[in-house]
Amino acid sequence: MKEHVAELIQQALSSLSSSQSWPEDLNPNIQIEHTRDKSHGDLACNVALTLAKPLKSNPRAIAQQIVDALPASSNVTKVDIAGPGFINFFLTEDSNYQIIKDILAAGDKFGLGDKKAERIQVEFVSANPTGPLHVGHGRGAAYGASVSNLLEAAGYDVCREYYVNDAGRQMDILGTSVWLRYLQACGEELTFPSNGYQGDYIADYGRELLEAHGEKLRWSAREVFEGVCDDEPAGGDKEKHIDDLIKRAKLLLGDDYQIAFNKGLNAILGDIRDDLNDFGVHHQEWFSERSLTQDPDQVSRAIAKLHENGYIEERDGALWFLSTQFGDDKDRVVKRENGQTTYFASDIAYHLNKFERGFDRVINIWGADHHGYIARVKAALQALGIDPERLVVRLVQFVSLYRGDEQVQMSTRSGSFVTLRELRDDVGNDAARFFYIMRKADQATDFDLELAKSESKDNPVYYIQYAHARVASILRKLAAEETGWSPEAGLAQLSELRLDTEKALLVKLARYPEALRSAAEQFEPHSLAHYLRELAGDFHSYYNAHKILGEATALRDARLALSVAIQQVLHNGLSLLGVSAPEEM
RNA sequence: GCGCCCGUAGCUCAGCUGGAUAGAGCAACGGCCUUCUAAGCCGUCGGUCACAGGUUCGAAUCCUGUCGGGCGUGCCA
Repeated sequence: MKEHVAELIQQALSSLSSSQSWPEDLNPNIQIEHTRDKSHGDLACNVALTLAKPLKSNPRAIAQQIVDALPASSNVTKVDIAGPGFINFFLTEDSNYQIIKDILAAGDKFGLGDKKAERIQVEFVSANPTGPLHVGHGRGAAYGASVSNLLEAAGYDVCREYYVNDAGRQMDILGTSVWLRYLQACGEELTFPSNGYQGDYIADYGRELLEAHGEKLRWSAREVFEGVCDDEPAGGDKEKHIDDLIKRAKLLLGDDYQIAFNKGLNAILGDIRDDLNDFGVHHQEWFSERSLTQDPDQVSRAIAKLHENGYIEERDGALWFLSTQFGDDKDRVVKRENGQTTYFASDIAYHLNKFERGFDRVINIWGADHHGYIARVKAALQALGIDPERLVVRLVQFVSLYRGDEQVQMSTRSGSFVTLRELRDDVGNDAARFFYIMRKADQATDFDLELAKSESKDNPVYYIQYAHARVASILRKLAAEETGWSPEAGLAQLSELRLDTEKALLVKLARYPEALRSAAEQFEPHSLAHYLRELAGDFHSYYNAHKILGEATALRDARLALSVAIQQVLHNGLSLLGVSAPEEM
């Protein structure tokens, strides 16, 4: 209906531009909005206000000209000019009822946008595979999954990807940690390094390694620690301590080092995969960082390409990418003095790879601690001849966990963290998914476990689900009394819906497609959550104020059709947020 | 120092890219279950949109400055 009114305005404007000699290039952005106050009609347009400046004329006078030029429409009963120059449209009852027919006809597909040619990649979670996902990762997972769903619903071709950081020192620390735990399981007495991965799961992997491979990887503690620098407590350097241990592991184990390394990597990655699956978060691609350096060495190729374009310089024996030429704070090392490429170099290659795979747009969902990183990655894209606008980075702020007043510390290495799995077990997937996305992602939030754990009505997800379940409940009761009823029976009776609250519900339903589209375009699932809460609230009020069953058949059927339409929209919206829509609560 | 984010009701937050009288939820107080699920509804209380300028028909929204808070600023990954 908005499109229809916009079309009417457009026609009026084009006829005016010929008869009134308005400038041809006016090309105003015609915005049609639902009114908040019913005395303002159903739809309002502010185009006269926006035209006031270029036309140097009184907005009300412009509005009058437009209204006079409006073609007649069977859907419009009255047009008013109000306030500073709003054009208000009053629609016929029938045109408001149309939305129920649309919803029932489209069902699960109601609100979906037209298919678009654009291919979008959404990369999210991408947590280092050094331990289970914790509560912070959960926010990225819920947010990324919802954004992906929204974009898909808006009509884009979406690919969800997880970047697996399976290279680098941290992974060697992990592999060595697993090996040391294995040695302990073998019976070797050794002091586990203070900055190794402490979690109990590492010890489990050590034991599993023993079961699978026997003592094949066993060396005596004396041999392992031979020549290794002391750990911190003994006055040594703990970073050097662990690096020395890694060297010993590689030296003593040779090719077998990969066994311990892969044990850690695969076990943790498998765990992360299961966790995400259970959370309703699914990635189509799991992209390995290591694969970038293997076979065709894409990291070297990316650096070479930057070099060709003249943006690489050697300084102090290292290779620097001249990112300052693209507005970054300082130039960045891509290849260290010791010959190793940096993580950033891998990331350049990775982003080059993304665009070479043919994505029109790439969306990275990063933890907020990466925000200093955006400038350099965009700089790299530009240096590679790729429009940096095609990369969108959305930052997800940290979640601070509280138990009552006490803040819960989170650290992967020390092993004292609250995992996503623990959170899900406590509050359930639905509540977790909803809580995570109900706030704007780029804003830090506190997550009080006590509050989330308490299954009280404080939890807004129940409120929405309850509205859905209530409709289901009505239908169950109806089915028990009368067989063969279908929502279509109400479609012929919609004129029975005469209450203001019913009209307000129709308007609210009509706004769903735009709520969905806007949430997708802005990458803001929280706005959809907000919409659903409002719709649920309106329905709860309606439900409490008016009977549905027990009314005369025509009115009953009309109200049922309205209720079913509401239920459908709640269902569609919740499913995009990864939240179930229960039939019963 | 520089960069990014934030400041809206007692608390937690919305505010649809500049629109009509700034909204919800908690909390507080007062009502509503022999009737489709009270995980609900209705009502009351609550605001100098941090502050000061600017842009214009019009600013919580855009610009500048000030104050206050948070985060980031490795030849780590």
